[in-house]
Amino acid sequence: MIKEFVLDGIVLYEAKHFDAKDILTCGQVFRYFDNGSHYSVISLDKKCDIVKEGDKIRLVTDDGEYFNRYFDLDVSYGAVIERLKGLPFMEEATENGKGIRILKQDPFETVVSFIISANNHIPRIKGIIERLCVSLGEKKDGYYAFPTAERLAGVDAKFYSDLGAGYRAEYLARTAADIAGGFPLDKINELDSESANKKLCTLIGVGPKVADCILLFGYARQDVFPVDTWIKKVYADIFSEGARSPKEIRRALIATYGELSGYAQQYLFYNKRG
DNA sequence: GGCCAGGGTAGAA
DNA sequence: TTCTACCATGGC
Repeated sequence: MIKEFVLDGIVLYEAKHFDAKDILTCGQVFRYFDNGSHYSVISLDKKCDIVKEGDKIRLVTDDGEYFNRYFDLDVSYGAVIERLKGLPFMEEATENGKGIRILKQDPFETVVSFIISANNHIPRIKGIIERLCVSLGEKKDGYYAFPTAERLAGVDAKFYSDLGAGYRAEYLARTAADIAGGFPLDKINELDSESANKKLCTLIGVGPKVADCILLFGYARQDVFPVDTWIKKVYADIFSEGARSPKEIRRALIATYGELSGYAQQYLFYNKRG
């Protein structure tokens, strides 16, 4: 892939491993929109339009450096896939999702988003988060920014309940207050992934799976393996057995995919869920 | 109309 | 430490 910074963003050439649909619909992010002709994605207070122009892809944004990092453009996914091939199910999964990239998202936005994701459908998750941004986020040109922790801490559980958050309303209110009150999200990177997972689990509404999602999508950790209902199905496919605990499944899958677990997990999730 | 979702919490065993 | 009941909501 060849990358060129231009005035209105970034242009990608020969981008075999960059596909907007693969990246945005593989369950790692919820603030994206299919505009028919192109996709848009919002991260914090920044927006990026992903426009196909023949064999080129134009990332239209006023902050190219931010989205260069966000889309993980300095990592060769061709090299990642080469390393993954040969491991169980990776031949098919990396071909089916060859345009996937793992986004480097904002940790706070990731915490809030994945608290909402728990035991929930992706279309509904998208809706709750969007209503959250419209009601509490700063208004920008044609969209709304993700609200700050202070803004989220300024409303009560009933507010989140009225947004349709269900029983996660209490979790959101308490965790927003915790983070606005000084919970050290900025020090998570000083911890190894197991310790970081435990630390994140002290947030109300964050359990082992959500903590792994936060580490993978918000802190770019690859040595984690979020186990949800889809990964349980994948596990049954790979090992021909089911009904083991998420903890055991996680350990077995990390043993299989090692330091590439995060990548493998995402290809497997996308391949299974479709 | 029932099933299920990128699960977590609190309490019991 | 691990197991269980319970949880709100709405897309399908």
